[in-house]
Amino acid sequence: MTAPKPGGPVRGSTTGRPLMAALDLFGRRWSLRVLWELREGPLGFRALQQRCGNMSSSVLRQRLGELVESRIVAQLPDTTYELTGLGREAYEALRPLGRWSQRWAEELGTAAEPEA
Amino acid sequence: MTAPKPGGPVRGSTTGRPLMAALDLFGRRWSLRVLWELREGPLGFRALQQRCGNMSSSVLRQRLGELVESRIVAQLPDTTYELTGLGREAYEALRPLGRWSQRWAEELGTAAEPEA
DNA sequence: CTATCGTGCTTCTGAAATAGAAGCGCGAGG
DNA sequence: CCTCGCGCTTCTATTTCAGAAGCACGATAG
Repeated sequence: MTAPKPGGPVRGSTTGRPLMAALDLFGRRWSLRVLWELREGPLGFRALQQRCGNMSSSVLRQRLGELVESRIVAQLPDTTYELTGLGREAYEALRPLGRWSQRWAEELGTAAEPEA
Repeated sequence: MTAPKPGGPVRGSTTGRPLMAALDLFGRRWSLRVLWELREGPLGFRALQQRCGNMSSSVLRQRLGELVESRIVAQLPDTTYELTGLGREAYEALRPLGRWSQRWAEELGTAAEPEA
């Protein structure tokens, strides 16, 4: 599994700045979504897949591997996945984005739309 | 240009929830990075490309098109790109992620350089 | 015991996204 | 005129993702 690590070179940056690693990790498809869907508690593989709109199982496995390797997600003895402390903090760090998206929707709605 | 819109169906979700559109948009490679690199003021195409570790110009063009279409970025008369009000708010919403990445680096035990 | 079911996970193939180089048209400066 | 850097486009190779199929395992049922 090749998850980007803070301190090491990542896609688009060789400085090792943690943020760049985070942007690489979370810039991969479904990463943010998986983090989001685990917000309310542990989920099994297939349940998680369904919550993500039946995303590809191969990619889900890959993302989960990366997130586990990055200590953002952990797998419980019963094989379900849950956010670690670090993972919950990441989710918290993401919540402002949720609020922003609301404003985004409003602003795009009130803007001049060609068709209703 | 096919940028995801809040209110419409996006990859992995047909509910139209704004957050899902945001996760789709920002889950595309380099989206977050471009937003981040524009934080301190307008940049031209090539300058922006360089700041993103010489990312592919074709993809940069694509991402810029999507961000402009989403009213997160605007192109000035002198052709440089800058964040709109919405874009600056999105950047603000992203700052907690920067702080989180610091903690992430610490917890992983990897070398952590203080970010700008 | 066998048969069936749901689970986590793997593997495979085609489609889509991205990387990276090359180059075009343009305006500024020499 | 020429050259330069600019925004941007186009092309091809590579990487990543999508989606279907299926395997191994444990629980449950017959």
